[in-house]
Formats: sequence, structure tokens, C-alpha cells
Amino acid sequence: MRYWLMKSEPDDVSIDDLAARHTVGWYGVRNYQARNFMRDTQQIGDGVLFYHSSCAEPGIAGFARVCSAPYPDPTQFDPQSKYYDPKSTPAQPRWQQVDVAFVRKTRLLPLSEMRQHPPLAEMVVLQKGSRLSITPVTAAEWAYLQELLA
DNA sequence: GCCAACGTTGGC
DNA sequence: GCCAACGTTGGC
Repeated sequence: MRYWLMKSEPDDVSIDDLAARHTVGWYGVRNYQARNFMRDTQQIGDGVLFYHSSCAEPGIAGFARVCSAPYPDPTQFDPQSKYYDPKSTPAQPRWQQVDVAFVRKTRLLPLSEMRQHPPLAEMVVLQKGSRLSITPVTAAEWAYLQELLA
């Protein structure tokens, strides 16, 4: 059992969208390191911090969990999609996704507040220059956030 | 809209 | 395989 922070732009998929749809496919990842986490390391049942990024109030918006094995991201084959990748083919897909299931919405914990909690100081997402959309979270960080957002 | 940081591309 | 140029992310 591992824990992750996964960034979503709420204009695209927010915590409320996830709550309404119960599960969503985590499409659109176009970074190899983030893809590799989904493809190689994530397991069904892993804990997910659902994070709102590129918005007025970036921060943690709720809890979710990984609920599928990796499978090809369909948007890579769709010429109409902004995530279309002409170098990818169904026979040799380049991009994978997992499905993520809603667990619980929390109050929004802003990035600025996350930075004020010493137990969270080492979180990958808080490190200078960190841009990865999927980052590992330690069991201690996860437990602390469960408590903080109980 | 700015820009720091980092990833990717492509010429050599 | 190096590395400069370019593109993207994402907070502010």
C-alpha cells in the first residue's frame, strides 16, 4: 500500500466532479516519470491526495484511491484532444492511465498552509521546482494529513 | 502575464 | 551523447 499526491486542474476535473462521477480515468499525463508511477508502481487501493492545481486556490481538496490497473490513455489517439500524441499508436501506446475513485472531500488545504506544517515540509510537491503531477507521499505524511483533515 | 525550474527535442 | 534552444508547468 502506497500513497500519492495527484494534481488535477479543477477546471478540468475537480473534487466535486470526482464525487459526482465516483471514478475518473486519470487521462492526460504526458510526463514519463509520472506515467511510470502509474504504470509500474501504483496498485489498486493505493491512497491518493486529490490536489487542485493551476487555479486560484491550489491545494489538497480531498482523498481518493487508485481503483484500476494501468491501461492506455484513450486521449492519446484522439486527434481532437489536446492530449493527442501522433507518435502513439494503439499497438504501441506511449501513455497509460489508471482510474481513481472518490473517497472523501475535505476542506481545501491551501498550498500556503501546507508549507506551514513542519511534518509536511519534506513532501515532494513542496520542494523547490517540483512540477511532477504525480508524486509519492510517505505513510507519515498521509497519516498527518488524515488527522489534519479529519 | 511573468518567470523560475525543469523536461524534451534535435543538430552536431 | 552533448547541450543549446525551446516548450511546459504552475505558483504568484
